[in-house]
Amino acid sequence: MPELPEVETVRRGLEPVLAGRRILRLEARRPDLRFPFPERFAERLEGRQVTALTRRAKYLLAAVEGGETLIMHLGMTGRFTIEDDRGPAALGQYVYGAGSDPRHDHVVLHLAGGGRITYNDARRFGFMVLVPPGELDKHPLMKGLGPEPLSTDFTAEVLARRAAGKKVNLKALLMDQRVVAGLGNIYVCEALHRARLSPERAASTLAAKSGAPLERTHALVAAIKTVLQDAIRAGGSTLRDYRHADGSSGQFQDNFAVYDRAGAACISEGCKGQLRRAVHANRSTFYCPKCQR
DNA sequence: ACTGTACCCTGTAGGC
DNA sequence: TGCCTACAGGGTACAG
Repeated sequence: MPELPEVETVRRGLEPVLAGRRILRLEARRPDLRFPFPERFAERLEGRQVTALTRRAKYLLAAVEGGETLIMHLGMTGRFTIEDDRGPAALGQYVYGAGSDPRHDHVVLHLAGGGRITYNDARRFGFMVLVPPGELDKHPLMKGLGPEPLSTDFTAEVLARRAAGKKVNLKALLMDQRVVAGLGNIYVCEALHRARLSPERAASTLAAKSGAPLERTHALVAAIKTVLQDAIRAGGSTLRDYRHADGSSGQFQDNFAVYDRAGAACISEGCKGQLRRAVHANRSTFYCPKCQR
């Protein structure tokens, strides 16, 4: 489900409820999601305070008292619901999905002072991992990640270096979390369209010939940053089952230029090409064959 | 070291 | 109505 803007929206919704609160009881209603739950999962979290909730790529990171970090990934259909003892909306904050099925409520965090946070995930592609103190940076899930696209670490020079000599096309390049962390199918399509670059262009052609300016790469990096910022500002995208922190929908799906718009006309200035859907690595790619080169 | 494909799981939409 | 297929904001384990 969620890419960087959706995960960031979820983080902003959960943070005021979770950060600074103590976990009274952790209820895992099955042995696993995508992976088995951590050893002694409940025991290691119960009685501890969550000191901060941050995000890295598409991961939520809950730092807990004692130095452990709970890494949470939402997979495709993961979502959190916040409730207090009066019901889901009573806190005025919740992250919920239309048609969410209680059979898929897999983890419940009961918070000291009342209230609980429930993780629901129909497809169970999400997972939770508990990392011992001091081991977060070297954890396999973290250490291979590329730069945060909205940070100053992510520049045209950095992207060009990572693209150099690669045979993959730009779609695959940007989907690779080792190259840049947090993009997914929607925002890769949207960023490539904004930069007017074809998803099928070879990554190796992104880096200009030696010495020449990195025009295309600059355009692409700028497109990635602006599309993510715009999407975060809109509260992410709502398709099918995603909702954000105050229960309303994200709005960015109304601003898709290409995603899920095959057959429609390209909205680029003076283009009017017909948008196309192609399949790469079993995932849909949407683009305009006329203005994206 | 890279690159591409199959697969994990459930729900839903659309064709017949 | 039902049945079947294709597809879905993700990542990983392989085979070549």
